[in-house]
Amino acid sequence: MTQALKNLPQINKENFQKDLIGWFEVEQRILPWRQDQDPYKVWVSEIMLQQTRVDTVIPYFNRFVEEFPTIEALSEADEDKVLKAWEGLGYYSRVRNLQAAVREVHEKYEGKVPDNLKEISALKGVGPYTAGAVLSIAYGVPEPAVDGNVMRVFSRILSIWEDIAKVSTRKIFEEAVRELISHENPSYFNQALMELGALICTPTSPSCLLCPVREHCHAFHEGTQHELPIKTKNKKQKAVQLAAVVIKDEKGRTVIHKRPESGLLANMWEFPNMEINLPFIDEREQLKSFLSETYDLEVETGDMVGKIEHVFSHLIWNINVYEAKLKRVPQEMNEIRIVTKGEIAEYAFPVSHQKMLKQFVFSEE
DNA sequence: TATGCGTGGAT
DNA sequence: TATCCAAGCAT
Repeated sequence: MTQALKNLPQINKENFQKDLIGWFEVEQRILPWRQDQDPYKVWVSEIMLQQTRVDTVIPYFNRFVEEFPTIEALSEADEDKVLKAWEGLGYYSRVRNLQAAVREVHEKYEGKVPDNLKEISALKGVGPYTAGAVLSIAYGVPEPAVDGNVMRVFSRILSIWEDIAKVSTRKIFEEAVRELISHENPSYFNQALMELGALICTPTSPSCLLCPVREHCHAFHEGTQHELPIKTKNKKQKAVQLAAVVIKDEKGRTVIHKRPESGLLANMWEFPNMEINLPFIDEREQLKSFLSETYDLEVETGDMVGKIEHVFSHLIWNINVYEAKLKRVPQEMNEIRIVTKGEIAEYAFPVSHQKMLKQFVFSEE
């Protein structure tokens, strides 16, 4: 028997469900994705909310469902438009996977989001959490939806001291949720656990005196709520040195580059740049030959106009930004384009390059 | 199983 | 300022 299940007999299941769901009915926040149970919109919201705060998601969600209101609309949209709608939200493969999955639903399931675990879990970007969330919220299926909130809340209620940073630990919490989930209202049960984690059972200072289920909580009775959950630290980010260049032609237009279709910031647009592994050689010379060899771009590199530091979850970019004049347009332009100020707004840029855009490209206008 | 994958806000 | 995150998934 797992540690979680060992403590289950201490929980009065019916009262726990009643206290939790009763609290949620009264205290839940009004959020745009709670206006109805349209499976498509529930799905979009769950993808956006992955590793992302509610306050950040709200305006993106409203704009996204306005522009792509249905499965069909998102299926038929250009990926460039979809990425632009996601610009600034991060983890961009989420939305490329979402569109691929929505296209599969459109073609294979006549536009109806699957209502069973097997089919919905086979969709791109739909893992155990998202599958359970969409099934329970949109269709009322009693399936666990274990996210970071649920692990924190249940680690305290059931006194589970497993490391929640480990991928395998999620299964322990899924087992516990399976035992305790309400079959009358699995949607509210799952949402209430997450809402409780967001509003009451917070990471550093849980408001136990306001908690609707504190009488069921092992950690509250033991006074261990500040020690739980156990979570090992992440590793430090690796620093990467880059040189980027803002190239202008005689008309004031600017050269931009489309990133590869996989990996970091896949298919996003950026200013031409390269990693600097040889700091002893003049970066302007390195840039000039890089641009010539890689894109057949002939330029006259000028001064460094600024520095940008950008922190990701797993690395840090230190970017030296140069300006340059375009001397000759290349024969072929597959990955690069030369765009005006008006046109550049149509392209999706990562935040690091939005900083460059703002500071160094059209700042004089 | 551990790591790659973004961003902006909280402490 | 540095750290840790916030409704995870793919590989």
